[in-house]
Amino acid sequence: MPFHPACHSYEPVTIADRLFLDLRRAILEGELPAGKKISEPELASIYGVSRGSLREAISKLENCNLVTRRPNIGARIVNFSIDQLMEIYQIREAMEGMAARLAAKNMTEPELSHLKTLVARHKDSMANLERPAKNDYSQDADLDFHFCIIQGSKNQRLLTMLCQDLYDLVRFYRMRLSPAFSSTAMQEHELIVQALERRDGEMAELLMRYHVRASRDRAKQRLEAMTPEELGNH
Amino acid sequence: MPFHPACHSYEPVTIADRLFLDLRRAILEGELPAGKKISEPELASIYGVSRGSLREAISKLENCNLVTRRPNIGARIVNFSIDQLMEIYQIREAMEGMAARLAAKNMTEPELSHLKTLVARHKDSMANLERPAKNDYSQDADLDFHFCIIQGSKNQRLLTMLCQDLYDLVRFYRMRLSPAFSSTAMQEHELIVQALERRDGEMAELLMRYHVRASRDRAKQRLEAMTPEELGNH
DNA sequence: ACAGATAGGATTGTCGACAATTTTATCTTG
DNA sequence: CAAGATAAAATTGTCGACAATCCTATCTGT
Repeated sequence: MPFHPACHSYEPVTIADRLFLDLRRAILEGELPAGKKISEPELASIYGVSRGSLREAISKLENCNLVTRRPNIGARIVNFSIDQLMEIYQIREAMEGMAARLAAKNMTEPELSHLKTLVARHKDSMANLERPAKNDYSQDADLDFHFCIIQGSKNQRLLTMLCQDLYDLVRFYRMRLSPAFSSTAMQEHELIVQALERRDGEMAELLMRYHVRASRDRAKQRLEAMTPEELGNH
Repeated sequence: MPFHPACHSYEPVTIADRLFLDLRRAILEGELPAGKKISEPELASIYGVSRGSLREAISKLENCNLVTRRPNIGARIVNFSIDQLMEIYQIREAMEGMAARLAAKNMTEPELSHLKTLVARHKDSMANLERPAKNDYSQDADLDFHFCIIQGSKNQRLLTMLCQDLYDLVRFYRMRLSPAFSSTAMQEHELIVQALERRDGEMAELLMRYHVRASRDRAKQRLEAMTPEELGNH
């Protein structure tokens, strides 16, 4: 499964839940194109469920900010916009900076060593591949890194806000960008881990904020280098 | 209407929307007590709507984090917990700090003068009342202040995340606290406005973070002074 | 008496049908 | 031909009924 389950790693016990996970995957993978209107009768017949269950699933997608709904008009898959992506990076800078500060204080030793092995593995996979394959797991490894620190903050609401409300959008946008593979980002990760090991919250926050800011700039550069066709294609 | 409409100031065009606003008000005012289980048949008959519409409204309440749902079991009004409130303050520190930084850059002049009059009015109402009445608008004025700055950040997603996902919870908890009325907070507001006028984003962020942190400490102190009965009462 | 099994009642999940609204296609008029 | 009104078609919102699941009270055996 190519998607980091994150907070949505529960067993889908109900039809609407299963449907939600299916649709979420379809949206993130681009099966359902960005900006497309969702036709309730059409999708319901495709998935072989009633419109009621479908509407419940759409509600959940709305929570993840993957679709927007307007009364009496319908639901649309969110649209790709560079400005919105930049907005998200600004929010991530603030929230993940705080997460890093808290993680420096609250992370357990096992969590820390898990994070270290994670970064080491990522480093290895970078060294072994000159140019990474398109489906290498460097992207997921990056998300794992951030997820790990957020979890280490021990702030439950921070975790759910980031994972439920923001990270699906991050995945949505990332899927539509050419794959990033920055050794600079790798080094930034290592610096953050060192600060966490020293339990230096102030420094961890500063480094995380710098890292998110730098990632935003790198994404912006890549986006501006892409042709309009590449942008619309996804 | 005693509730700051914030992002929910749209015209309720559908039954589920109207119901959502009604229930939201009922929860915030304490009509529906914290932690209580929501009985779908009961509420549906009380409000004279079908269970389907009610379920849609409950979904929206879940988005605002005012109720939690578990499959095949049901929905409950969120419960009051001091730790959760502290978590929220930590998130607010990060997000509103960023909002202040951005507002220093992006706020328009009309927005700035509106903010100034708002603070001035608040200051007057404080000078005229030795001890504020329980239903004075100092609490709403405080939220107005924060809302104004978030809006001035011109980061649309930051606005919706704070207003939709967090501020209803802030109101929920605030309703259940003895009214806060701090001249210290007032002075902190003034300092922030001055930084915004100077367009000093760095300073605005620092001051806002200090302000939220101090508010958190004041809330904690008040909470620890309250008796268990006062806490459970609401 | 108490722990676990069991049946009854109540609650939630799911569905199909109908009503209200929006969208589309057609027709009229300048 | 274009612009606006009008009717038909499609889509969304709402409802009540049935199925599946959970909760509760009773029963049984040790």
